[in-house]
Amino acid sequence: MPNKNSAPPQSPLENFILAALPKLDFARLLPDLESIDLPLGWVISESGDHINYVYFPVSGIVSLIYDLEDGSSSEVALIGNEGMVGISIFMGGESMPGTMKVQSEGSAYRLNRKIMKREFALNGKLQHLALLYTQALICQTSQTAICNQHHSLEQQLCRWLLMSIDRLHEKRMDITQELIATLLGVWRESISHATNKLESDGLIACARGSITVLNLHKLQARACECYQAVKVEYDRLLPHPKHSQ
Amino acid sequence: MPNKNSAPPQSPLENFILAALPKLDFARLLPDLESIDLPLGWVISESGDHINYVYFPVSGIVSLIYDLEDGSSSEVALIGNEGMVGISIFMGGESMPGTMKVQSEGSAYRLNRKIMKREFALNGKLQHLALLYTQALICQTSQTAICNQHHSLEQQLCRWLLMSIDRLHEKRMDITQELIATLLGVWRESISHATNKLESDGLIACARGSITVLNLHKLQARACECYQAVKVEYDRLLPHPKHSQ
DNA sequence: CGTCTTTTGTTATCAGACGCACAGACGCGG
DNA sequence: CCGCGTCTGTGCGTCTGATAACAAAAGACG
Repeated sequence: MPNKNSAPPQSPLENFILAALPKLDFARLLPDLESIDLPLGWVISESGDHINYVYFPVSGIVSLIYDLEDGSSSEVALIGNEGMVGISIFMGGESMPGTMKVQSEGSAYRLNRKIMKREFALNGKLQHLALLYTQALICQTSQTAICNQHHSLEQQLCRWLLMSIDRLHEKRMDITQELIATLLGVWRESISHATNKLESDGLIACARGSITVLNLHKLQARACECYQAVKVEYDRLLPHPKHSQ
Repeated sequence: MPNKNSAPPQSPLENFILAALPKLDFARLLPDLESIDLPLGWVISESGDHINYVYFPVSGIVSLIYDLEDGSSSEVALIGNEGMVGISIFMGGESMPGTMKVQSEGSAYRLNRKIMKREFALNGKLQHLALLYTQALICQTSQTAICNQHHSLEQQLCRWLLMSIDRLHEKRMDITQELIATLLGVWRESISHATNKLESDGLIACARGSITVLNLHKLQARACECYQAVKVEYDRLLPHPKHSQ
């Protein structure tokens, strides 16, 4: 379990869902919002775990990963400060298949299960936002499904890079090619091959354990339509305060 | 728009969600439940359509299909009488990407958008069931995503056949290999190749425009784990009255 | 500065599925 | 029973990515 409150604290309002709450609702929740670190690699919950908190990231990225019996896996959704982790609490299942893993360190605020359920039952803005976010999540996993079926590894990689920098709010990410391969469910050597091509074309710069996007526009052109499709639906459904873009 | 009430009418209680409602709730909804045919190929809603009804199938199969710009497509979820079509009504988005298409004819009961929203807001059993079903749907699309990434065409075909007969409640389905290929997002010739192998191994029998499952047990062994994984989660989350399996 | 670990790059082979061309087979309508 | 359209089977070249074995480079650390 990670320490609480070690990094410079960010406001809960950095999370788009919390920020979109009416002032009264937010004020009522504030005393129960507990700040917590999201250290790299932390497994927030594993398949079938009875989860006790809903997490509202304010920075970093959490991945929803499905595992197979043979040890391979694939990321089916990326969650940043636009969303939340632990939807099974208000959806009623109490647990979900799949692993919630911190893929890029950051921090979050979390809300106790009971309090979340109480708030959700009020039929207020939080319920509305939580359900809208869940619908957006369905869109993301669905698009991932068809993308995995039809698009090349390079296209998928471009999509993944774009989705990641959208959630990191910066162009450089600290991640090994090995980990990207795990998340995309492909071979490490294939990622190496793809990053080399992208690098020699000047779209990205690779270093040990980090990738920097140099030309966002060209990267979008190289990615499949899935990136844009999901982004459009997220923009339609979800609130995007100030630095929306 | 299909005709209403032409086939021999089935009870709304054939839909597992409606059947799981408390008697009082069901009685209140009954006058507003409108019987409607689901003819083969009918597109209930297309990407972005503002949908006006929630459909509760009592027979047949509805597919959630995502399309790509190049004309290819993939089915990301199968919906039968265990579920419902039109979740965006209560999730708040009012519309969704993806096409809802009748893949196997049957019939359904539908509920007007306003009435569904009113009932959902009561925080009663219908809300609970609708959200649980939505969570199950997320599981299905997620598993589809990883399945598309990792498993062979034959494994995916077996999974699809099994999921279809589960929803049809019979071993024979009327469908062309061409259509299966479209749904799985693969080549028609590849499906032909796979069905031939399965047929020569005695698992299925193929005829023009129909496939019959002969050996369910062997077919399960040949399918990937994804079929079982989704089934387990559906059984955990959803009600399954009487003829549950 | 040299060793050790981690990460990344290179190459070759192989399997699955695409993509195309075409042949055959079934069944419906006349 | 014949013709035609639809559906299905087959073969083969091509391409992507899996698989494996290995080389090189970049930091970490003493």
